[in-house]
Amino acid sequence: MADSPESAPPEPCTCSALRRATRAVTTVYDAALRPVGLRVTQFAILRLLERLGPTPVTRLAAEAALERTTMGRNLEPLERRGLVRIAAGQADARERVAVLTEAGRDAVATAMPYWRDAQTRINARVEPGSVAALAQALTSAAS
Amino acid sequence: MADSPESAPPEPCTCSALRRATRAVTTVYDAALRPVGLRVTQFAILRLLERLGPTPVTRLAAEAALERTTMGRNLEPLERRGLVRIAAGQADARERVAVLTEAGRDAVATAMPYWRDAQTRINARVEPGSVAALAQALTSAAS
DNA sequence: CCGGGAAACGTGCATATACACGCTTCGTGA
DNA sequence: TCACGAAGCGTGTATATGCACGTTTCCCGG
Repeated sequence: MADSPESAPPEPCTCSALRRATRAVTTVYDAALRPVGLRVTQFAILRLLERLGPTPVTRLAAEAALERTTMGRNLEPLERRGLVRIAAGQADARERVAVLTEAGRDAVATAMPYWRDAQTRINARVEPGSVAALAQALTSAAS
Repeated sequence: MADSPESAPPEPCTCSALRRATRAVTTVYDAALRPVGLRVTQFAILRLLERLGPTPVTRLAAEAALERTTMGRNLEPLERRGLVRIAAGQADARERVAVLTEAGRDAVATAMPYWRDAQTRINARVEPGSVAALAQALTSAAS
């Protein structure tokens, strides 16, 4: 008898809300990048590689806060398309070093304006800083 | 000669930051729900079904802001485990109505405290309202 | 120099997500 | 009533994500 059948709405799940927002945003970016044939995930990896230079998979994953095996898998379509090359480690034979190819560099350059477009549109809807803060506060939440 | 080689860091991608945060948060929730054998995605669907009652797939997808076929696919593991039952539409033979079973209702009840734990921990790191606002502002961003 | 723990990876498996197509069923206007 | 556009779905295909396990290679202490 505490509350009537249809009293208060259930507390929304923070995670689900976040996932929902991410889906929507991802759709916008993916649609924008469509003409280039890249997804935002792939674009991000290429940009990361451009910034870091040749990088072993494990470190690349750490930089992106991605599970190691996920990064490995995400590199596959990029390698198939010749945007990334995977080389064996020089000093360490265990390492597999991801290298941005010329085609990959070109792809980033070509995609940039399309990304910019989506970025501008989304940033108009939210404080870019708030998302950054959110990511900052949550990225290492796996306590 | 505008800027030196390693001058300003590139503007961070809002989408990638958001995806990153979502991955981290999802990991926390999934880990918390692990003992129950549910993922946060599945938990969310079950809760949604509990709130809406028997609902056709398309409407369920709309409620969750999920792609229709994605919702259909996401229901499969739940149906296999007997937490959800898919019935043919009564009035409309085209419809496939998702129904929460008793086992499904029990699963939600069992999972609740585990979810609560993750929810509390995450909400301690961010303003729950800010995420809600973010979701609100972005969910229908596919202009 | 060698034996064993640790580091860097790959694979198998299961989900999550979305787009492009194609099929079936509904409802409605002519 | 009947052809036809629309609504509700499923399937095929491709990526994204992460966990559990197993393998190879390093490196270091004895």
